[in-house]
Amino acid sequence: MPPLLSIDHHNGVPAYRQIMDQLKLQIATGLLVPGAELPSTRALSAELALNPMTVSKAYGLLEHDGVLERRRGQTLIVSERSATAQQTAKLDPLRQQLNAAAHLARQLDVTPAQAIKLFRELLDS
Amino acid sequence: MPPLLSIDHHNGVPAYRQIMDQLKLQIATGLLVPGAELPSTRALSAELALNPMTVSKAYGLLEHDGVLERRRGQTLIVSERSATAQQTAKLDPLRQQLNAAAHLARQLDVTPAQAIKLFRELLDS
DNA sequence: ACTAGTGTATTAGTGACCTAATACACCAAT
DNA sequence: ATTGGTGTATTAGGTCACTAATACACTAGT
Repeated sequence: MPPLLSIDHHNGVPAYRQIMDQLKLQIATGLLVPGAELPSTRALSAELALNPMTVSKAYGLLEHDGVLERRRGQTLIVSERSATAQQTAKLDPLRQQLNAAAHLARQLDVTPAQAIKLFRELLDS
Repeated sequence: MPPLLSIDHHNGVPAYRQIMDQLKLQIATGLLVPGAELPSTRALSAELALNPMTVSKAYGLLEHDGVLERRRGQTLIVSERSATAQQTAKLDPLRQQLNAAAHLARQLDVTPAQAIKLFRELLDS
């Protein structure tokens, strides 16, 4: 089986965050459906050559975010609401990024038209 | 006199970078014209309650970027080319920001139209 | 030459963040 | 009850970025 997750140690992004991001993305894109079970912390940590605590941290934060749920018997599953929530929330990082850009544009006296033009170019490239 | 620069210790942005950003911005917007003299590292560090080294770091990086120049007598001035350069380059941070957003949009399967719509909204708000 | 200013190289300290080690508590099934 | 699985609290170690302390060299003006 192809590893569900892969972590890159060279890009500076902390491992626990890579796990979170990839899982969120897989849920947002429907690759992971609500109710799907996730590997145990130990299983995943072994597969990724990480300490269980690192995986636990990621899982814990995802649970706190409502992305995952814990069921009877410690089985960790994708939250039922998570799919739609992720689809609504998946624009958040993008919105954040664009909002920062909007502020910057104002600060630099770049007209909205210019900014949009620039953005369109970058989207095409 | 209003302090030319002000640093916020609570926003997480390192002091030397706040200095750089504010100076670049003031040049880009014409508030600081080419040839204008800047306070000495010690003077500025005293005003901002920082160590001279911190200011020196900012100045050094700005000089390396061609934004500032050193003249006979250690007087630090805004580079002649800096104004036009800053105007050309002032789109750089914006471009960077938007480029990251573009990548993100692709990753999230957000269509360019959607992304642009979102950006336009944020520019208006 | 002396003084008062300058910039900065080097070193050291601090704090934040991430990950690993260790150890404990819990549950389920045999 | 014991065994094999689970999750995780606590602690410790490592790394990195930032800033400060200290000390040195250099310049200009007197």
